[in-house]
Amino acid sequence: MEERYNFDTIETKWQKVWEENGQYSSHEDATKEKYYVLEMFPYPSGNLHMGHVRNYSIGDVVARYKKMAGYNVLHPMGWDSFGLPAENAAIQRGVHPAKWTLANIDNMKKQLKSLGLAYDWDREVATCLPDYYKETQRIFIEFYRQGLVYKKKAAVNWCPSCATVLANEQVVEGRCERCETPVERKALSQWFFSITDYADRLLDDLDTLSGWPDKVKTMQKNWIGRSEGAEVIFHSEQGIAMPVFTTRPDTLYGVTYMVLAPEHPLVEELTSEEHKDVVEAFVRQVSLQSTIDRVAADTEKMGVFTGSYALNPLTNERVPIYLANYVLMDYGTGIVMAVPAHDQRDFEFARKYDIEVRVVIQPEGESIDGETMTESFPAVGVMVNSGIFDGLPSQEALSQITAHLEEQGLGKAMVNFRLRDWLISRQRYWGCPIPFVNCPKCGTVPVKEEDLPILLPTDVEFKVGGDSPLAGSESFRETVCPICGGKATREIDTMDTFVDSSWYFLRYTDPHNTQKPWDRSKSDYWMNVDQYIGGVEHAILHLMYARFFTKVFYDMGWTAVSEPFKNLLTQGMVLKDGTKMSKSKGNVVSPEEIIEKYGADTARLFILFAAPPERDLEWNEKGVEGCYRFLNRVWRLFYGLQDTLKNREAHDQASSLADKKLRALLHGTMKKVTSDAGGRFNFNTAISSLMELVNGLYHYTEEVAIEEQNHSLLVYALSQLVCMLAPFTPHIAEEIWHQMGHDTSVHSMSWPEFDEQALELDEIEIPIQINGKLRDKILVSKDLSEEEIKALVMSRKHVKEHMEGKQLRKYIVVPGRLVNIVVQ
RNA sequence: GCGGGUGUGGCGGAAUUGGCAGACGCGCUAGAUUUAGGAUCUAGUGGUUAAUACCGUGGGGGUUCAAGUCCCUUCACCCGCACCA
Repeated sequence: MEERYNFDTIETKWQKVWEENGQYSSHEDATKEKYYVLEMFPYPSGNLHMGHVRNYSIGDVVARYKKMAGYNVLHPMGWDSFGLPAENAAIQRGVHPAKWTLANIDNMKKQLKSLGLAYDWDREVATCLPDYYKETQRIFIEFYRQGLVYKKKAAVNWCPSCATVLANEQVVEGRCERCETPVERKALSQWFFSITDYADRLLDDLDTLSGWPDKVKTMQKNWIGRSEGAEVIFHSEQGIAMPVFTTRPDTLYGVTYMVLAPEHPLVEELTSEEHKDVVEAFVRQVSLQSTIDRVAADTEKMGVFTGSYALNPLTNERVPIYLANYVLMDYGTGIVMAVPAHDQRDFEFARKYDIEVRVVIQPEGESIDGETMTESFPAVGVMVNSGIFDGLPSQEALSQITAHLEEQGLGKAMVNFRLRDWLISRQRYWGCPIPFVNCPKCGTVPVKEEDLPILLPTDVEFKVGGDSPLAGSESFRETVCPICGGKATREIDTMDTFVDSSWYFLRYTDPHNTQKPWDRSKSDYWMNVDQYIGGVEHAILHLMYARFFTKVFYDMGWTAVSEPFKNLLTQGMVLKDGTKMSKSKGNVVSPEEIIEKYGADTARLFILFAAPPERDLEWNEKGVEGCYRFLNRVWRLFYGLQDTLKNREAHDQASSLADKKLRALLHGTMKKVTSDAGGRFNFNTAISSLMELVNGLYHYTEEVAIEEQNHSLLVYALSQLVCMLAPFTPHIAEEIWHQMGHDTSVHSMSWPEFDEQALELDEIEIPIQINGKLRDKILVSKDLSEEEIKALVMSRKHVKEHMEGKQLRKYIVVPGRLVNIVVQ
């Protein structure tokens, strides 16, 4: 054993050995319980950042721990490798996206390997490779057959900078999630997945995900946005049907006007001749207003009268029809029945445009007046001004009015969702081509499966802001119809990259299958993912899309599970100086430099030690040094003892007091690390208890004379220590393990099992409180009865002093924990 | 505005079931070793105080023999959603 902890040599050596041994390849084994641990695969930007290091270090500890705990572990890695940056690189530097991407993968793979992560690289997948996207295309066609894919002309979110459309989910505060350019609305013919067909199940099954953080579940719940109410059909005086969605059919008698979204298709028809100019001006004004302003909650409500009237289906009352900026085209029907007395937005609008406010629900024991009220009354109460429903509690009226509407054919109970169908076409090159052709005779039809994959062409030009590069490729565009054989053109859109990542966790179970995405027997063995780990930024998009895909697969009989991820851990960010690391702030710490300076084991140890996984972590180089110091301390511990312990057998036995204390410390550590690392994933406290064990071992060797030391116990303790270090710092653990004379890997050892009895010492320390304040401590034999302990306690000098002149009220004992004396 | 979260030494954090607040690490102080620096080791390190003692988990109040932990109230910060009819 060398005197110095030479991390560089050690890490290179063991990474090579592990790779040569195929130590981490995984196979189905029906005799063993499986454990599938997965970290969100990265986009191959070219370089690993600290967020990756954190994500993958956490996953690696879980994988290594579970393997030692006896599970058959699947721990794969791959690349989410389609996407815009590759195309931008092509435009800016003239490198083909494929070349750029594959070079990046190469580099990042090297970096991942230098961290010593236990991946089964035989299962590596890259979504941009034809063997993968062939299956993405197959899945797309299959979804089409299931009626879950359709194409329609729709007003879409257009990012002028990315020159492509975005899903609703990718628009954040009216801006492109990626480049923050304000998003425009554009009418285009686009492909959609019918994710709304699954809205109810996506919502309901959240309740089955007990291993997910509430935060993520709540976010998804809000995003799906289920609300119950009714559809009510109003008609304009001319007889045009105007369906509305309302959650408050009980306020139907309070409707004093109607509002349409300015971009509603019925606007033209409903606008009277003399109002045409004002209406058109208003529509233009709103369309010029950026989405950002329009969406902001504090934007002033504005509207315009169309000149038309609608009839209330219950009363036939005539109410004016307005357009207003506060009504959204893509929620409900884009038409709202306005009840100013009981809805704050309608109230503000009505006051501004001097429209009647009519109270139809009175609060219990109060009387409000539409003329004088200063805000709407949205709560429950007693019905008034509502014909035959007067006097009813409003909750009751709600269901009665709904039933009444249904009877009369004027409306029906309805559930409405905020979730929209998923728009997946992108007018880009570097994505999975949509495997459809447009035939003048047969229409839009899928290609034949035997013709898959539809490969990305290579004769393309990449230029700034132009059309999709695929549009310019004749070899790609021109084809024949799979049905009639006549001339046809291919779809030139590619898929949103979230499609690729919605099924990769299934591909890992059978990554080399050329006949289908995966074989069911393989997915049945491995699925679902026992532990999924990644950033909370994917709480809605990726995680909901992956859930949607899995449910469709389940319905098609492709999987036995309908939820992909059993347990989810959302790790916190890595911060520097209190903010996210970013190039523009110049506070980026490169993993490569840290590994070079301190080694992968130190880097991993720090990132696991500095904070629990869910919390944000402040990067601190001093802290890194502390971890490096600890590993050196571990190294020296073994180095200093190597001669003494040579050829000594390990025995888990203790007789002297010092030995028993050491043994109790060891088993206490085993217990703590087992529950922290294997149970609640609090790696920071697991590591701190390993530090305490190392400190304790030093104390033992320093305080107990060498001839009094129990060397067999020491050997035992040291080997258990190495085993427990193995998941966190795999290289140094492996090196020391071999230095101790073993010739098999420490990573294939069994996880240490602790002995509860070892924790019980002959003497225990009992704190003594007087009136709840700590005053003294005594050391007592564990066999002493409560009476004997009480006698000892009462005889203590401190206790006597504090009780002087006072009366004993109560004597409280928590057995084995503490004593509290209450005096007055 | 609604929903979720966090608040503990100079700093990162610990306290899993109401039972010794501050584990572990960083930093700091003193000492040993060293020509010196570094590295390493030892001791100390919440605040006030000469001591005894008192105070102390964002603030205020409560329950309890006992509260960081439970209840009420209030403040600050972070994240998500945000005209959703």
